[in-house]
Amino acid sequence: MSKSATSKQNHVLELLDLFRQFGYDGATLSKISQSTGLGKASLYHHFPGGKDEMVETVLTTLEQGLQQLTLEALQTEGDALTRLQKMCDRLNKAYDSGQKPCLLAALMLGSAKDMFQGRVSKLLQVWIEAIAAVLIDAGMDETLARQRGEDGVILVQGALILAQGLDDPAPFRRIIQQLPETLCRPA
Amino acid sequence: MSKSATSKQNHVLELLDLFRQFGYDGATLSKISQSTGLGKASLYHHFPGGKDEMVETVLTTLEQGLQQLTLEALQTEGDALTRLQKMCDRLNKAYDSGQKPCLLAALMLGSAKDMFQGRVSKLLQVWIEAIAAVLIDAGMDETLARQRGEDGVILVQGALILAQGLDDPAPFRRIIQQLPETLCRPA
DNA sequence: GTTACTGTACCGAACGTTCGGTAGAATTGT
DNA sequence: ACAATTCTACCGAACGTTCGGTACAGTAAC
Repeated sequence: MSKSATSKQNHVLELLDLFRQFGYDGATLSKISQSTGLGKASLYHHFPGGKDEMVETVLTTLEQGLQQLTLEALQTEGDALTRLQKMCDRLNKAYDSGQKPCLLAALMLGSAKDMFQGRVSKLLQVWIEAIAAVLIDAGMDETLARQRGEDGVILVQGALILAQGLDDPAPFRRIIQQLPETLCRPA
Repeated sequence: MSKSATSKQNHVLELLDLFRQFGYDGATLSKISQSTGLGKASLYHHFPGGKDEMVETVLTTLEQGLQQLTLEALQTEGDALTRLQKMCDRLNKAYDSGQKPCLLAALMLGSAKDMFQGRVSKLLQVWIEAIAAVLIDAGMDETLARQRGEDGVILVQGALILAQGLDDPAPFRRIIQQLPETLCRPA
């Protein structure tokens, strides 16, 4: 399936990296062209809608990844701690131990905010609900579980900001490591 | 002292609002000109260093505000809960109940990251230390207190991201309301 | 030979920045 | 006191560059 190093999927991953690090306004077509190795014409062949379509594509990839993660989390055997642990492993990998920003946060700044607010909001809700589902499945009160879902997203996002700002991955690693217990802790 | 509605300090506040909402790349000189009511050339009269100097000025204002907040927090009478409560009130106002993003997070994206990484990092450290100082003063173990300082910043930043992403200030308000107790909670 | 793809050249618009200059307040010389 | 001068704040217009996007000829693949 994955033949060349410059497959479509690879390009989408490079786009993800660009948009999350530079934001919508900062990710210029020149940088995109340089990073993907594609000329402008090729970019507009693959993404006739231009920059907007590139972001949409990346968001779709992210949605699929999140949905897959959600399903896995619920299908995984074991208690809530184990399931959340698995989720944290994936998060740790996705964010490169806190060294890479989150696309969702990046898209909430600048011109992109109004364009993608809806999809970002839904993605966040799905994420929150995924965490809550695990906790509810473990017997937690639904209201508290959803609150803990919010807490999980908040902690991850905040830890990312701090890790970026301090240029030190330690806070992110600590939060990720503590996250399962933090979320399962009784009220 | 403050006579006209278009004083220098007002311009800095408008710059803060622009940079926090659009980021460095998204805050174009056209928008800045429109928001401040000053022509581009006039902007270069007040900030000969251009956009960079504008950000530097805003950062200086923020540093002063944070230092003032820190001093007040330690001088305020009462227990740690009361002090942190006061801090949260100010945060709630500064971030408009979570409806306005944080400049520090905005500056960590795009071209601005490398430019202002140092100052942003120091600002965050001061903030963390300010929280930790209150907790240490209340008898908390120093290591735990500094960890709680990180937690405070992480929770605020994460709540801001979520509030922006969901376009709903509720998560931010909840986190801010719970923050004093969250930070004081024994290990 | 058709289809998929790409490199080159180009476009109008917007970018950050600079220039030349104006109106008025403040300062100076006498 | 009045005129000459300097200073401060501001603006319109333009600079060169880069922006996102397009047109088209050419190549590669099947």
